[in-house]
Amino acid sequence: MLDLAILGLLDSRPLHGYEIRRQLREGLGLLANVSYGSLYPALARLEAAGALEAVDEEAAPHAGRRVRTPPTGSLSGEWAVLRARARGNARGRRSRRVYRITDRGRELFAELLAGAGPADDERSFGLRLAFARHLAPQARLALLERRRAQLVQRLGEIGAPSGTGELDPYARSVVEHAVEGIERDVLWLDRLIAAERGERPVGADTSVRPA
Amino acid sequence: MLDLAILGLLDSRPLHGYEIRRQLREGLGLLANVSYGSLYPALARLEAAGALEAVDEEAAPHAGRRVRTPPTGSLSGEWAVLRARARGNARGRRSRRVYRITDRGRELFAELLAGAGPADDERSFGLRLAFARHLAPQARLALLERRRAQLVQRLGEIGAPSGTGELDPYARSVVEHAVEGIERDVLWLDRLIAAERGERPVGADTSVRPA
DNA sequence: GTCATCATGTAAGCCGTTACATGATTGC
DNA sequence: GCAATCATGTAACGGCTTACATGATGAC
Repeated sequence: MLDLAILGLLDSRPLHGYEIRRQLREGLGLLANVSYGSLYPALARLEAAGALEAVDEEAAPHAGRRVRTPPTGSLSGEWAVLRARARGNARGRRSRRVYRITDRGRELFAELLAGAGPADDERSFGLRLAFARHLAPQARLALLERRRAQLVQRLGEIGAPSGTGELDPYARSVVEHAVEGIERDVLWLDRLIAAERGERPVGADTSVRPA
Repeated sequence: MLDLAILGLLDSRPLHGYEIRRQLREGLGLLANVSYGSLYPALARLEAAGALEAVDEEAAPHAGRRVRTPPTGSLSGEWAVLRARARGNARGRRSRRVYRITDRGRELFAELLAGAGPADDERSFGLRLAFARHLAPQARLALLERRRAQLVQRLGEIGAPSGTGELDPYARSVVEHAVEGIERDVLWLDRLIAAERGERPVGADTSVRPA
């Protein structure tokens, strides 16, 4: 699952580990809090598998270090570049390791996205949907409908026996809140599915075009 | 976390493993899908720690096997009891192991509930809140406010940089949905906190009593 | 010259899963 | 008698966390 996220982010542009983590925190609420203890080994593993490769930073303009308003013009920036060039090997020079996705990585990404993972929980689904632009329309629809079916099934399981009447107020509140959350998710999925079927982009305004 | 759930359920009445799992599936949406592979070892561990003890089924009326409308009167039920008594040791007789919580178990439960676990994620919080009746009012309030603070912080982290404008529609939809979910959670917590401060039960009607 | 932040990594371990293996009970 | 469900367990493994260790860079 982490692999999927990493490959998905790297598909847009080369990044280094630290930056990947920031994007996971800020961008997707899902999978926030991935720790370096899992992120870096994952990167190393993916590189070993040939899915990623380390690149020269010069070759990857978007992944560069965040320059914060150089007070002495651009001089310090150039300095850094010169200092970097002065040393030798592609790694170790400036401590950062910027990764780029390879063709093999894109294959792997497609596999993971299509459903290599057996169970799909909340996180897994959210992640797949976030990268759904890489899926074929039919696969997208299948993803959404599979998730919807799961949620509906869960709703059936929860409310079914004897109601929530016998629980104390706290437990009841938790259950009710959870149920409402799932119902909300189903409505959301319905909107996405409708948009998908209409072959319109998901952001389309639903109040316009009555038929 | 599983331990907390087990002890919490067993605090109400003795249960066997299979039944505990059912209640986790049906009752709390959280922690649904606990597998036997983790549940049974957990029960064994808790028993070894003296937090649980196996009981004679006769001594635990509520934990009895679900009798499904005996067609021949109550005869088959009595049969089962007789057959059970015919054999010897407290375990193995009828394959089920019914557990009861001990005083030590209640201590452990209180510890876990109070916050022995370091990080509190969604699940951990939901579980604690579900058993919040066992907490002192101040601890309850602290739990709710801590969670609220976490969610507000997350909201700040997510929307902050450059907005969601640069994401594709799918990713944007995921992020927006997540943000709305968190906002909804915060409102829910606000209601619970207000109820808690007013020393009213959590289900109290908020539209009445303007001040 | 020191502190915060950026940046990468390792080691130990927890908590849970899947897959497998087994057996009792009951309905038909 | 056979299948479905109830019921308990074991073994192997996976993925992620915490805690630790290290060092570069830049701001003041």
